[in-house]
Amino acid sequence: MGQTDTVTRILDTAEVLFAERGFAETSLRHITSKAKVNLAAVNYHFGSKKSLIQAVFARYLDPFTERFHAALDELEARYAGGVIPLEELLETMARTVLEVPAERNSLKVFMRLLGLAYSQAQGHLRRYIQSEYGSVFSRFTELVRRATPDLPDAERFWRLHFMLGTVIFTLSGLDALRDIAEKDYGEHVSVRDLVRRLRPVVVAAMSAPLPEAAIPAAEAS
Amino acid sequence: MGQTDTVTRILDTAEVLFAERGFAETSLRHITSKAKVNLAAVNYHFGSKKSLIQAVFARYLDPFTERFHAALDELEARYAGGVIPLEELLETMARTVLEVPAERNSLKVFMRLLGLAYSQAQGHLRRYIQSEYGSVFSRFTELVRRATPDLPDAERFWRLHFMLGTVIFTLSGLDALRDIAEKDYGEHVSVRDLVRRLRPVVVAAMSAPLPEAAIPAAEAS
DNA sequence: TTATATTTGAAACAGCTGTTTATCATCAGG
DNA sequence: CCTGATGATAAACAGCTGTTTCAAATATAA
Repeated sequence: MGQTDTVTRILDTAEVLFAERGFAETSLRHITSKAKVNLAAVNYHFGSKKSLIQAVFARYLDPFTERFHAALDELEARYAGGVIPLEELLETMARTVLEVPAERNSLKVFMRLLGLAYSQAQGHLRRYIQSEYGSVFSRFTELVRRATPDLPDAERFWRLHFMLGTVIFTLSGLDALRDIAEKDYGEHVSVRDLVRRLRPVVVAAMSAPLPEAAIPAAEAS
Repeated sequence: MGQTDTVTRILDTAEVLFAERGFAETSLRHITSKAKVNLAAVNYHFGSKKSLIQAVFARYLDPFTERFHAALDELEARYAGGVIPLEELLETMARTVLEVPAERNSLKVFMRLLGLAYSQAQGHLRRYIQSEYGSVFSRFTELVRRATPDLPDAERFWRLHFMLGTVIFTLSGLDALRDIAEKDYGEHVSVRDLVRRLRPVVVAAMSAPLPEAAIPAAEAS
């Protein structure tokens, strides 16, 4: 039982329980007992529950941002100076998202955590993720901007978040949806299947016609 | 201070706090103190915290299902026997969703609650909503099926959930997104604006080309 | 080895959780 | 008036929460 073994076991157990039940609903005692680790170990190694939550995210997001930056570097080099097509950008992001947790075969956990990060109150989490990993997202959106020059900035902003919602919602609730789909359509759906289905939808959504001009609300409607 | 005034004040306060902080993070004491109501009143009138949560949803979903059924009745009558176009179906759903909470100008709360219902663990909530309000959704999807006869059943199932994710994710995280959009693009976004932007995206997503056929995973990839 | 730091362990801490109990006020119908 | 039911109130309940404390164990370095 090495020195950092305790840390790893806490993280491994915590991420699963967090993904299953949320942050507030998961107690440190639940984590430590399931991880067969002393209760005080969490506060000793991580300082607080909040820091533990952030550490769980960092273990996914650190390698993700590293790989994603590298992949974007490679992409920019390949299209030296030119514009990277939207499909390539989306494809690269999808590939990176799939790669990272594959090392611990836990894409489901990763996606569920991302969903929780957005939906749970936990203001500290959103702030932490934004300040720590916001720059990769900015770089990506800037490349998307160049790939979709006809889209007004605000429209692109909203559509990117529409698609973020699609992906996170679907993949974080994947187990429940998969059960229904399997029962109703007798079809087993893998994550790669889902990504395959997502691709044309996302592309179509991003290149949809612009909405009709806003109608200024009448004084008395 | 009438007889059911306490009940209403509990519900009004609870829905706001639940929407802001989630269910587990909102204590009964927080609700009752802010509602200026005795702590025991919750258990007296609702029985338990779980039942209070369900009551909060029922106050939105009961009028919603009633109006939505009525709207679909009217729509089916108008297209007597024929197929209702997809745009009409989406339009009707959007209108009904917007109408219901408008009476208490709290669409944001309504959407946030829906988002929580999906993302929070709270298994009892999903089961409650499914068993109590699942039939409206079934009726709607059946009409969508007739409106999109070329779409394979499984594909339509997934795309509907993609779009559900888009809407719930966007509208439930609306405040945060709106702040960013306003800061970056100096543009104030109303909910009706957002619905206007959503329309072409949803239509395009539902009518996107089918994904390329699945590639059976090679034995050794 | 001894000395020093790092990591575990069991127990206790104060505070908050949902729920229950028992007492009190209010108001209806007889 | 009295009676009985309904609702409000304060207090207590047992249980769980994150965190701290301090002693024991272990590893590291000299």
